[in-house]
Formats: sequence, structure tokens, C-alpha cells
Amino acid sequence: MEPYTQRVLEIIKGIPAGRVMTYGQIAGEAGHPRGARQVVRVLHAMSRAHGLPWHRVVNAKGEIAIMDDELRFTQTALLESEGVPVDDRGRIELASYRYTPDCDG
DNA sequence: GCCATGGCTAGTA
DNA sequence: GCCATGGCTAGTA
Repeated sequence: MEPYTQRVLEIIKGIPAGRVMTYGQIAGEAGHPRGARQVVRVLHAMSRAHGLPWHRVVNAKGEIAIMDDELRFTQTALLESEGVPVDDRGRIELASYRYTPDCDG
């Protein structure tokens, strides 16, 4: 596995319950500010095998990015169960719930 | 060629 | 709406 992919895995694993990170933010922390698509791939392909908190990753606008209805519902339910409010358009308030490893972790 | 992105531009109202 | 992006995977040779 590439070091970048390894870093992405570690960063995702490090997101605490009740907080979220964005795809681009994770890519940046892992050393590839424009490598958000690889974060997508990691989540899509490796969430199950690595037990990743995949539901704590949202897009740059703070929205649930996933299109599949069932997964979308699951992500919303998991976030709300951790105390993260999700509005009826799938939006999370990044200003309050974004996790930044450097600053607060 | 795929993927659950993201940032910028073009086109419309 | 376009396209750079990074690594994986399937398909071909």
C-alpha cells in the first residue's frame, strides 16, 4: 500500500466520534491537497476491511456526499447517534463539528 | 477506467 | 459542466 493511502487510513481512523472531516481536508493532512479522489476510493473500497468511521467524512460544503439512499440514511443515523445534527438536506455545520487534528487533537 | 471530490469557468436569469 | 487528481483493479498482450 502506498504511504499516502496509509496516511489517509490513519487520519480517518483518528476522527473522534461526534466530529467530521472533509475529503479534501484528509487529503491535505495526508500530504496531497488535491488527492481527494483517493480518499473517496479508500472509503469506498476499504471501509469494511479496516473498520473505518466512514460516516464521519463529508464533502467540502459539509454535506453527505453519498448518493445511495440506504447508505445516506445510515450515515445520517450514525452521525446523529453521535450527537452531530444533520439537516433535511444532509448538511452538517462544519464550523461546529469539523475536526482538525493539528488544532484540537 | 473507476470513485462517495473540488475548484474554477461558462452559460442563463 | 469540465478536468486534474492518486491509487487500485479489471482487462488485454
